[in-house]
Amino acid sequence: MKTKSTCLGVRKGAWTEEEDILLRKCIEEYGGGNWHLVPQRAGLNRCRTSCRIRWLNYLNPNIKRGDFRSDEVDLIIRLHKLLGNRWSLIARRIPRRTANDVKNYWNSHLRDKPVAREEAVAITKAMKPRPRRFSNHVDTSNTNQSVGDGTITNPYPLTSPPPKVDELPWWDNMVVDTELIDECMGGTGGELITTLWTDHEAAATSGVNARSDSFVHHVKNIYIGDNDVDLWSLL
DNA sequence: AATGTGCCCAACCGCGGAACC
DNA sequence: CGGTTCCGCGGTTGGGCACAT
Repeated sequence: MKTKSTCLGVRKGAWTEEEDILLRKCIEEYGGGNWHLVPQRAGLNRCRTSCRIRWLNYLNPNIKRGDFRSDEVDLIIRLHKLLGNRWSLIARRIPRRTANDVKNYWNSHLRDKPVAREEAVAITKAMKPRPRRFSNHVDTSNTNQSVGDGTITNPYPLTSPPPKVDELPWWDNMVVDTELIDECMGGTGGELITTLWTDHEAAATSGVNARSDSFVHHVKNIYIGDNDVDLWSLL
């Protein structure tokens, strides 16, 4: 195994204070990256992987330590529902927390607690106003749409202007989190969302009392279109 | 006080993919 | 284009600590 062979004859296990000082000094001098050069530069008898993990998970001054706040836990639960065990993706959205921390927290505090998870699902479903499936025919005259499994409420009825971004609850902010959409969809979903949202907001700002059909169509395409993925079904 | 048990979390392992040659 | 190297990720392990018996 590649990693194994490169780690032969080097120290393993817990890091000493002296090793931490050497590694910290090395990163301060040369910066992160080029991990294969770090052990030599730092004068450490450690493999590059060990150095990298020690810095990223422990020594990095940007890391926040200590208990997770309730809002952080809530975010972890919701993002885990959306993304699964993609700890690095989840961690990127929780400031100053590492993927390892998030993973450890999940495994020791949340994984085996069905109540917490059910609550998260309940919250998500209660706050999720968008239909899970859009009809191919977009009804522009009613506040409801008929789909195969029954009538569902149109989240943007014609009788009221579309909402503004800063009036939205967290689930709509996730929609305009274009980076997340891109990562989930593996494409340019975020770019499309940005364009759509600009159009949508323009309609709202100008007082046009109409939902944009193209907005609905494009959201449909992004969520359940070419990629045949319905993000909300994952929640 | 000694021993057992469970939990937490730092660290390691093995793999997949990107970058490079 | 194929092989090699490097990096980053998720899964897993094991040491240390707190608490129970």
